Amino acid sequence: MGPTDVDSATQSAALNRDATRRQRADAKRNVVALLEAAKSVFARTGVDAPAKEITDLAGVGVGTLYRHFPRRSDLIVAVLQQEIDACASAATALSAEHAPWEALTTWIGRFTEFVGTKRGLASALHSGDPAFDDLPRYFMGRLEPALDGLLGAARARGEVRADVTARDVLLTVALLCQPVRGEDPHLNERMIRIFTEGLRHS
Amino acid sequence: MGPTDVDSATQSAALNRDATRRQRADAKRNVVALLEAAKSVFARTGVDAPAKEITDLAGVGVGTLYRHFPRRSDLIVAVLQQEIDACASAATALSAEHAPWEALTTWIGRFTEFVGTKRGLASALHSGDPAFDDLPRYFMGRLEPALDGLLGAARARGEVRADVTARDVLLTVALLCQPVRGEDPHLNERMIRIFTEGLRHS
DNA sequence: AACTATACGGAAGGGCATTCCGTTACGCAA
DNA sequence: TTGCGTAACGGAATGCCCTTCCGTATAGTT
Repeated sequence: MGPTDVDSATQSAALNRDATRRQRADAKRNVVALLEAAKSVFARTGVDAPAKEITDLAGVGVGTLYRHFPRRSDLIVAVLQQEIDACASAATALSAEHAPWEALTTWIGRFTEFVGTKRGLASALHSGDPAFDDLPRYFMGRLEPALDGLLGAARARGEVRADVTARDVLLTVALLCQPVRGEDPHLNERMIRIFTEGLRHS
Repeated sequence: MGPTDVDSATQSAALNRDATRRQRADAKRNVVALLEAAKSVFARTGVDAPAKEITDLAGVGVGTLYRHFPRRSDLIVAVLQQEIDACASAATALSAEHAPWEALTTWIGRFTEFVGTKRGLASALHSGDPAFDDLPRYFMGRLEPALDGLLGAARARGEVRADVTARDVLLTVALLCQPVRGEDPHLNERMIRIFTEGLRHS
């Protein structure tokens, strides 16, 4: 997978344009500048940072931002795509190298770290705001099958209760990743570990 | 406890005024109208509904709202106080009537129902917005001791792992109560049940 | 009835999201 | 290389909402 493969995977209007129409060079430049700026701002301020902060850093007008990324989720998905994909493919690697239960818990740990370090991502995933609509779709589309493999293997060994789906686990962990003000940052990891314990066949 | 006891428990600036100063009758009327309106609007739109929606329903100006309830959390706390208190006192009742583990799980179920049916309450509790600051304070102040009793009893019997505090459980369940758009509403209950399983001594 | 502290209402000011359209400049064709 | 058609730009304009402020109204007292 080369870096240009990103285009084939994205659902964003900004990156995979209809090949029959031309795409101007300045437009492409601006999209890249916006993605870089957004990445930096998301890390500092969170995924619901003011739009102007991003456009200023990218050196473009707000109109340009909205043309390429009409909804906030388009921008987030584009920024996080590679990381989401990496997280998804880690699942197959882990299941090849470890026993089912260990692969599962390790992957959950990796997923936790990913979601937890993106400020506001967890709440954006659950916000209900239409501006974020496509985010859960892409997120689930990639990660649900990945986790499903891990979960299935562990379930086949009777190490995981049968009434739990990959979707359940994904949603729960995403919920539990939300940082709580004034609390120990490790709280979330501990909560997730306890939940994971509850997953064991009982 | 009569209905007027609400006054003695509230921390809101609106209800327990300094007794040495007089409180005008129209002011009291407006506070009541606002509380009723807020209760209704919170149920329909959620706890972060536009202020004007509340003031219109109450038939007062926005200034009046902000004078009595400077921060949004003041209003929420005032509206939910009775329910929070009821939830807290249910803990002692349950621990008297049931075995520790059953009392604990039953109470968590009751707490889940309470938080889950208040739109946006769960996210307000974790929002980090200063406007909601007093809400977690009151919430925790009442519920942490209540749950701590239940948890201690179960822990004494070795039915609950020792490294979990009441605060942990409260925060976690509050997180897990957040409704997820487009998902089975029972998802949250199931997630919480799994988490609760993880609480067992292992 | 007059007075005063209390409380009211909504206009004003500010921030941010989103749209709209006159202007700019890219890339193709001649 | 020049000129044209159009993709794309930028930011002013609009609208929503929060929050403050102050001139006005009135409850309660004397």
